[in-house]
Amino acid sequence: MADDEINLNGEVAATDSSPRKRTRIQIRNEARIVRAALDVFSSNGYRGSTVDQIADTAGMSKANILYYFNTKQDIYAAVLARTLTVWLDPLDELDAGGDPIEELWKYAQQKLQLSRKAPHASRLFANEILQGAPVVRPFLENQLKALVTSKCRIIQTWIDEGKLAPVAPLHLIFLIWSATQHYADFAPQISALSDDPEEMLYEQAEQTLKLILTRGLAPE
Amino acid sequence: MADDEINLNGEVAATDSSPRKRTRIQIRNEARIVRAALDVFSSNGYRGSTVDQIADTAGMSKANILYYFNTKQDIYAAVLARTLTVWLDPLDELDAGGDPIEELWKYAQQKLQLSRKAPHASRLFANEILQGAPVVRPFLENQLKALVTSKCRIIQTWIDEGKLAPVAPLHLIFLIWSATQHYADFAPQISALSDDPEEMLYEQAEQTLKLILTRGLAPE
DNA sequence: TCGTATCTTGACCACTTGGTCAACATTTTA
DNA sequence: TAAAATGTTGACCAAGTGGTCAAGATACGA
Repeated sequence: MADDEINLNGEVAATDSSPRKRTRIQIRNEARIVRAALDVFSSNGYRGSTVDQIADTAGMSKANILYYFNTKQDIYAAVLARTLTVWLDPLDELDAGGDPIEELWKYAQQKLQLSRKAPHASRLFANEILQGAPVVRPFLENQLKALVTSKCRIIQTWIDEGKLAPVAPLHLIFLIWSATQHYADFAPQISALSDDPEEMLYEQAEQTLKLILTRGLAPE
Repeated sequence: MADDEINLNGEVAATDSSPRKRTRIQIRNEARIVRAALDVFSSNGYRGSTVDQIADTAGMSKANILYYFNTKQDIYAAVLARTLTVWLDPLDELDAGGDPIEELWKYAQQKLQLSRKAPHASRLFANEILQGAPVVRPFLENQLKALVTSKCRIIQTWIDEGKLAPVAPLHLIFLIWSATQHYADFAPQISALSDDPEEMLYEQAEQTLKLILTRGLAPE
């Protein structure tokens, strides 16, 4: 119950105004821990993960882990912080000057590739949101909302100019997010339903998504 | 680690060949427990939930809960079993005789409504898959795969007859699943990004999804 | 090379949690 | 109504978990 109050900024602040500069060993070990923690958290969720698991995965003792990050929550916040930007970056590139459908498809394509190459990040994020977004909610409400709102304005402009079918911009973004992240988040289900190798799976996913999006978004 | 080996059939078998018939109290309490457990499991995941929480939610003592279900895993399996059918039923209605786009949209619409009215079920399922589908994997590989395969065949026929855009049937289903379940599974993110009331949200979601699907799936 | 700061860990603790059990309460059956 | 079956629970236990700490190991600047 008290697990809910975690703050993303604890870690961020440390990189900013840390009084003493970070040792070589410190940098190496913190990176190692965060990498291991991403593995563990993304496949077990926050509560399902133990510091011991992270320690094992990272190849160090539990006590040593807790030397670099005071609490389990701190580790979690650090992993989330370092993952969020990578995960949400592509949206930033959506260019008001480009061809609408091309731009949107490019974005969807990038997200699909990210789903394939960084499924851990996707699952970490999915787990966090599913549990009510206790840690990232402030981030969602501030930075992400600002970004999404500005991109929605671009999409709306495209629609107003008749370059795009009259969809609700926000829900178009949701559609792209869900359709692409699905391949990372629901991987066990997907592999249970298909015998095709990953290669072919993503190829077909891309073709289908491209066809539906480009046709579905065409104006008139 | 040993949590992974749970079996969905434990509960199912009990309803079949139970040696002694079920008492009134038994039926009432088991239903009460399952209802409470759906609440708890869907919002905390399996490992994040405690039997105590379920007991509190159900309004009975922990010991009494463990009297009706021997283990936490049994409760989980029971909840999952009773939720799965409801969650996956609509696909069964996809009719080879109907109009392809109409049928597919009807299915998507039903899933979207289910997402709204039974978000707990969606999140329970999402949690389970995210953790690697330890319990439902056999179900996915057998019953669900059979159902999905047969429906894919229908969709492929529609495509071959030129009544539908040439998409990969399986991935079309994935798209419908992801786009609709997204509204239940990622609710915190959605409400963080939109100020609109639920009512309007689902209205816009439906319109956008309908537009993109009907246009995107139109043949030629 | 020496002394200081940083790093590492086994042992330990408090607390949570799944599950048991004996004793007691209620319902059902004859 | 009395015995048998079923239902209910507080007290308890063992295992697992997050986190502490003192003591030792290692790196590093002068």
